[in-house]
Amino acid sequence: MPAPTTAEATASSQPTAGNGLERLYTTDLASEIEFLTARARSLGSGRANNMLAELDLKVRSYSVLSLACSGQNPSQRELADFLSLDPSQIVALVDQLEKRGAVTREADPRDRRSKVIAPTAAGRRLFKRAEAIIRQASDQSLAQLNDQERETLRDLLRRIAF
Amino acid sequence: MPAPTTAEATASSQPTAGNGLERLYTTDLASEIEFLTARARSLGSGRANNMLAELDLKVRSYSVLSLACSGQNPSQRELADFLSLDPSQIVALVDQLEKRGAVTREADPRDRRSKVIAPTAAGRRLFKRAEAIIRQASDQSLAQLNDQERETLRDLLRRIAF
DNA sequence: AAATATGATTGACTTTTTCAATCATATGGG
DNA sequence: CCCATATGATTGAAAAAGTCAATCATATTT
Repeated sequence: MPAPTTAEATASSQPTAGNGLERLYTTDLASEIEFLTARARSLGSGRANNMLAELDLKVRSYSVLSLACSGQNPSQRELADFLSLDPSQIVALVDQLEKRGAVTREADPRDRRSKVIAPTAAGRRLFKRAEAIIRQASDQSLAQLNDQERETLRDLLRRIAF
Repeated sequence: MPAPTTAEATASSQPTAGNGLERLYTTDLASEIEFLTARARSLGSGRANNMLAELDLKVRSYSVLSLACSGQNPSQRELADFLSLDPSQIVALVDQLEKRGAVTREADPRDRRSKVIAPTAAGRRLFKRAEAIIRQASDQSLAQLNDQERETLRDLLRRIAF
């Protein structure tokens, strides 16, 4: 990030602060919810990925690990549907997590085609650490919102995301 | 039918209804704002891209076109910063729009390295049509929220996106 | 039992992202 | 004014992510 002469003018010291970009903040595009959503997630997942890097994880693999640790015994198909990913991407993600000993593919007695993704003990430990990092990252990304605003945001997003 | 689990579905409420996926809605991950943001934007931009396809545009090119039409005379560097894209991606985007006669690269008298992206008359017409489509797409994606809720969402997102 | 559908997997292919290098032009310091 | 350094646009390469079709094993339907 460049550090222009006099950074930090207002409290809004996130990215793009202090340059001449405020001009574009007033455009119609900058007010579109879809645009803001895309930008928020870009900033958020960027930061989360950076911080998760120390665990050699990304938001994607963290999501899979999190669901594996959820107690809901998700199958790969369910992971694909829930995460809006192609089944082949789930294969790759699970391969990596399995290779590092974080999860296992368990047979589903009720459908032998299906593989349930379960965490190992090491996987649970990894998840605990990742969870803490994600919490920090999220906290930084949402720094401008108080708890109640975060609750409101969560609820609104939930209604358009599900 | 290309999109797996993305748009499509019935125009009404909850997609992914009726399968066994509700189970995962209760997980911690499903309550994380960052996860919901990612999912909302995935659904939203998926739908918008589908609908913009008839104009041979995507959300990306629409964004560039929109900023070009904003009256703010953005340079490519500013587009890159504002859209969080690599400068080389802007080159490609502008190339396409320029090739189809929607925008031009104007010299900036104050900095001859810089190129200001300006719309042509045809570009403005294209933008008008795209804007209408984006409005429809957005309206569908936000169907679960009333006007006031949309305002609230917009404001909350703006605060974390800028 | 046969036909059909589904979950996981592989491989090919396209698109998107990310980086390093280059050229032209600006800018700041002697 | 000249030099060193920084920046905007561009290209090209490489990595990552997303899309698709085909296959195998197992379920389900008829």
